Amino acid sequence: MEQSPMAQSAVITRFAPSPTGFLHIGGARTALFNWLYARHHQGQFLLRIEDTDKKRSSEEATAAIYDGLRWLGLDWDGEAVSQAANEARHREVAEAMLANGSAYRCFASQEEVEAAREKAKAEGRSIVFRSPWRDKPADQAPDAPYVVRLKAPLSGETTISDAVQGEVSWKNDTLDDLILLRSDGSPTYMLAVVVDDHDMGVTHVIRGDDHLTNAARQRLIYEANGWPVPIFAHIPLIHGPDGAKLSKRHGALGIEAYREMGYLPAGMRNYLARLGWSHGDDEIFTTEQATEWFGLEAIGKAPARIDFSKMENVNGQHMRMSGDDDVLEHYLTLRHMRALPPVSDTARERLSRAMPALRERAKTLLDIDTLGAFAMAERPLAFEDKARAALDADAKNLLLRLTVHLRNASWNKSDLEDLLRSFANDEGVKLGKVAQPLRAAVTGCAVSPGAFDVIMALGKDETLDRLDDVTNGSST
RNA sequence: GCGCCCUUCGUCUAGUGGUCUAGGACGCCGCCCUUUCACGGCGGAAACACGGGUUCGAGUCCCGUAGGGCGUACCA
Repeated sequence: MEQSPMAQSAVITRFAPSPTGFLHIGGARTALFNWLYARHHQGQFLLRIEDTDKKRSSEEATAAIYDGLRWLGLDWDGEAVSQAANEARHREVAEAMLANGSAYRCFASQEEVEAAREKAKAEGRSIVFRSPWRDKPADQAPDAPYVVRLKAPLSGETTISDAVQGEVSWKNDTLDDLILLRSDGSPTYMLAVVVDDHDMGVTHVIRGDDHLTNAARQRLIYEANGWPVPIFAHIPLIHGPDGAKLSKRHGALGIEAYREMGYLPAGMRNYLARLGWSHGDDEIFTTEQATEWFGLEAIGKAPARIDFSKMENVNGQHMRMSGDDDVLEHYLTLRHMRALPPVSDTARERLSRAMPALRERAKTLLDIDTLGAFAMAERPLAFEDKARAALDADAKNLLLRLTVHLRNASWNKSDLEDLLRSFANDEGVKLGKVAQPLRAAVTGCAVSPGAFDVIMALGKDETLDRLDDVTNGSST
């Protein structure tokens, strides 16, 4: 039965991290590109954990990868695959390659290989290792440990047609007979990726630039097995602000670190998508738009540096674009993660009412800590120095007179605004002369959302109580 | 060392031989708005790494130089 045209054209991408640490930012972007590409084509986005190096792999790291992807909203199709679980299949393929002559047993010890490399280096020759066992007949094989190597062509060249990098060729004499099976019989990464990608039906391999040379070597494994070679797309790596490799010092943090810095998943996705990929002059877009627009052809070839101020700006715009409930939920979850005391129900209500004003000002969720402090605080308020300074005797008297009017006010924003303005007018002062002490009195801070937004969020009773605390001198 | 890749404002980028006296965004500097802080508006400084070609014409094509990155593992 032939495959239907639909099945033939279906796009299958994958993200294949090794669980040796957290999900770092570069990996997150690779995952995002794969996800975007698959979603754009209504294809599948698969996840495979490359845990063949048991010594360096850990369950915690695997869990961190799942958490990071989930937080970013990059849902994968089906169950995540464990590469280690496919060991038997990998070995089976190596055996088949041995049988069809595209691989051979090499009895050279690691010391011998090392020595040969040193010698070649000293003589200024290519350090590609040429095994003496490559063409030895099987009956000369000693009874000793061996590795299985790919019998790569010695002449000619190997070319990959990369969707990002274009046509890239290597002379075959610069490519070595890579190891397929280690002397303990375990498969290497080179073999495992190819077998798994083939078995999983992966059509597009989108991964970091650091794998470009591997693509050529892996191509030979596909060919040795008579398998179709997937489309490769090697995306440039992300560099630190100084142009050097991303280190922990600047941004090679786990994605959860960005989460803790108060970034929104949507903001993160936008920033990451924009790093190395572009759609004309569009800077701020939703994930739906990114999905609609995404394509491999618009990925740049040059590495991009991470820029925190831009990331913050992009996030700030997404704070403004998001829904109130959404941001509030993210904020509350983050507080929980940071082990901060839970907010009371009344504080939560105030926060909720203040959300539009808060979102307007906050660049990250963390900014809500200070901007929204007034909503979460309970009386008696703690006063910042600047706030206390704004509440001198004159200001207190003014607030006392204002309170009289406020007691009879109907609590909606436009009425309150009218009231404040005419009050200021009657007092013969500018609105700021009234608003600033009012802000100080009800928030304890010199910086907050607009005074009207604040008292609206607080509600009439709480506003009046806080005002009383100040005017009768019990608080400052 | 060898192989491969990259190079437009400080940063992210637009740009596919003429419309580029190079556009947008972040950041920066002014001014405006204003109740603090943000937001917003207006304006400004700021780039085609360098050298050779090809072409009537090059940011765009070719070669070289310099700089940077990646790879060169019985790691992934």
